[in-house]
Amino acid sequence: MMNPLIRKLERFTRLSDADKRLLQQAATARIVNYDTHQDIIAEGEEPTDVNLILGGWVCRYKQLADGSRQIMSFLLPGDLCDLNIFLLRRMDHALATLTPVTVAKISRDLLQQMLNADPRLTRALWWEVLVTAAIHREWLVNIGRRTARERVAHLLCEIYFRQEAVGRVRDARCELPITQVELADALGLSAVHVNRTLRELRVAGLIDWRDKTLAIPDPAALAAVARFDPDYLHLDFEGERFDAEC
Amino acid sequence: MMNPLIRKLERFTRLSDADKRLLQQAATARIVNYDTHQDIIAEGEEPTDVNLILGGWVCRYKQLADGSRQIMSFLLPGDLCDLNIFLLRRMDHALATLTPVTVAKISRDLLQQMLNADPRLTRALWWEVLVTAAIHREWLVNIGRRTARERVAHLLCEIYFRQEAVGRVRDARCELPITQVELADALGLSAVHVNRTLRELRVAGLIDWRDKTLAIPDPAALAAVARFDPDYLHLDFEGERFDAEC
DNA sequence: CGAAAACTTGAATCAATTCAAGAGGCGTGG
DNA sequence: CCACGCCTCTTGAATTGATTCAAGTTTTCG
Repeated sequence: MMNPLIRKLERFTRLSDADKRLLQQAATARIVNYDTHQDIIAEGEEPTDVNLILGGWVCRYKQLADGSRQIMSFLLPGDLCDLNIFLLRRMDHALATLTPVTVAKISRDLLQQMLNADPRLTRALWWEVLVTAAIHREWLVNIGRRTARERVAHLLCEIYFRQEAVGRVRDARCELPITQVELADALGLSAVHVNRTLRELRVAGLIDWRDKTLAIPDPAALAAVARFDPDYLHLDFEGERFDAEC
Repeated sequence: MMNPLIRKLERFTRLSDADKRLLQQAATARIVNYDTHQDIIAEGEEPTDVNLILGGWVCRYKQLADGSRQIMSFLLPGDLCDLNIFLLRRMDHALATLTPVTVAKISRDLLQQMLNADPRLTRALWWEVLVTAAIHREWLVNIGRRTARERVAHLLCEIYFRQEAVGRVRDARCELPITQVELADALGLSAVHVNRTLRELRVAGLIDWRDKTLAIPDPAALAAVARFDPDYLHLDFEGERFDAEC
């Protein structure tokens, strides 16, 4: 099995064979499986491992006192959760599965060793953190300033383009194995309104979402509705430049 | 002048005299002043320097096509903007001043040298990045899931507690040198509604904001209204632990 | 096959926006 | 030094986008 993290990081920087071996080893040492809708880490816990998602979808969320929750990220295979455990003692949010999920647990010490041994890996992981931050910023704009229609369309675009970048789009279709409630929790909207908005987009012929699969017949058209600009995903291979400098 | 960045980082980790000298040097090499309401960097630019704020307030924002904008962070003295310039080529957002501002420009190369020379400094800056991310996540919750009343109260609490942590609160009062429009742009609300909400909080005796100064006579009471929990600011001195490990 | 979860739709309600108009403060230039 | 224009703040009234409540349908899964 090709490690999806290696694949992702290589989009950014060249990794030596030693790097890859180290990563591959780290990613197979301790594999854990989770069912759908389970917490991987709860808010307030003190994590000791970093979770590398090998398969399935995960979300980052906070639960409020009144029962509502806000999903803050969707994490896909190859994504690394909680790099922050190095520095922040307690989780200020939770991670939960949206589908059955396989993760590799990488201990703090091991990751520390890897980072010490290899500055290139360090920077590759830093890049990962910064791209995540860029996505968070765009979500802030999305939730703060866009209409429901734009908001829904925008998030669907993001999910589509993120997957396209890692070769997970075929025939204008990608996976979307989440519920409308979860989409609503990510968008700061009610589930009912998300449902109505999806219908609008559907009857307009912009999307076709069923069987956990999202089809976007004309991505440019949906992007126009969403006023979506993929720049913030930093999908261009900026590592070329970086690599030359090191 | 005591460098506010050193002060902040020392809350997290111990810095050697050499570290401090280096930082102090970096922070005085190239000083630039800006007027109120000026862009420090525009969206799309390719920055070459990191900006260290020495005095004044700055915000991070994105402007939308329809003219509305979303402010994504408030940056105070000691805050470092754009650590991401190392890795992301183009700015996917802009930085603007909210008051007259003094900035130290630190060149990419110099910062690179500093990071190479000192892993402790690297981690201290990484911590800075992660705390920023934690604040972004909380903003997402705030904008996505809280009522206007809670939202306004929550942001005021954040601003108050952040300043308290660096000794900028006296007699339950701190600086708040921004306009209601800017507050609205940060909260994803209209300026009119922010105005009404502030009035509510004012007549309830929870806040007193005038002359660019915010007074919160009973912070616990306002925090209760906002359902504010300062954990996400990671103000506790977690560096103690970290320092022991290195 | 039956129960639970997910989706769908309508109707009533509400929170927040928009529009509009006026008051107050500030800086600049005549 | 006053007048003018601009920005900020304030408030009311009308409107709207989104929520809530409620009920029914479809899908999923054990």
